[in-house]
Amino acid sequence: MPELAEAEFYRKRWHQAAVGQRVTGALVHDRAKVFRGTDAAALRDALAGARMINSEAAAKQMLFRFSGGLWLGIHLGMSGELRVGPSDHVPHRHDHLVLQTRRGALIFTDPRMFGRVQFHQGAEPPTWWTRIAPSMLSPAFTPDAVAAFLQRRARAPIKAVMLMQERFPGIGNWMADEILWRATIHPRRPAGTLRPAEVRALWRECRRVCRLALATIAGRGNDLPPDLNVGIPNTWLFNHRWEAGGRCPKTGKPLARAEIGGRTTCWSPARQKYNQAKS
DNA sequence: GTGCTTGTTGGCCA
DNA sequence: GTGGCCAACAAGCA
Repeated sequence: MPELAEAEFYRKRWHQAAVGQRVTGALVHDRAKVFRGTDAAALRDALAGARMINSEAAAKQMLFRFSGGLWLGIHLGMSGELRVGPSDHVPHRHDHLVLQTRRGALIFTDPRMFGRVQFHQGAEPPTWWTRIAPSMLSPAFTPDAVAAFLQRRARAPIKAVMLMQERFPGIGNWMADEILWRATIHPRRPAGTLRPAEVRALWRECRRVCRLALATIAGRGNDLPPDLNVGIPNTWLFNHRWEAGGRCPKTGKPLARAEIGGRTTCWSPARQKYNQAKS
């Protein structure tokens, strides 16, 4: 389960393990790049003794609130993961942050260190959290807002535009391809060339993919599987995009792959035509 | 060894 | 100033 839902998956994992629990100690790899711009030692000292109050996920990020006005933000980057281990967990090489509680240890691990840990003290949530664009499931995400954004990025391929977090918070490479495939829009189409009906289809599929992705997570209740990709139907492009000789689940025809907007992109040529249909 | 990989950022250029 | 492109970041995997 990609991106947006990934943050929700890992948020839930830590939340279930430790909400209401007191942090008895914190370990940090304070020279790790994931702490860029953050005082890791101050974070470690402040969190020791604090209690986890609640948490939320937005876009690809998570925010954990602790007693004493402490806010811990985590972005998973490309390879970050949140785990739960035994209370006496000994950090491995890539475990950059470990919060110990009586029930277990909360572990942030990230080999490539494109992820990020942020920290804030205060009564209000930090601006790096509140500045995240409104969810695609919120009323602020309207077809008009999408249309206006596409016009501003008119010459860029739609695939590249879909990755812009300021308008599509939480969409990553997999979700972008999934949405374009459902909306039957070729990923290389310049954003400004989409007709109104196509913009509306794009908007609708953004919301649908978000809802379905999150529902797959929420439907798991309190029993999270170790692999967050469990349970994605084979009717999604997602489960076919990397198969050798992969075929479109709708048309049965071969899928295509190419680099678009700097990212490997998968689409179904039989379904997503570059040349606009006659109107 | 080579060539990929779920993301973001800053620098360059038009 | 704005928009678009691309390399860089770092490590693991096939």
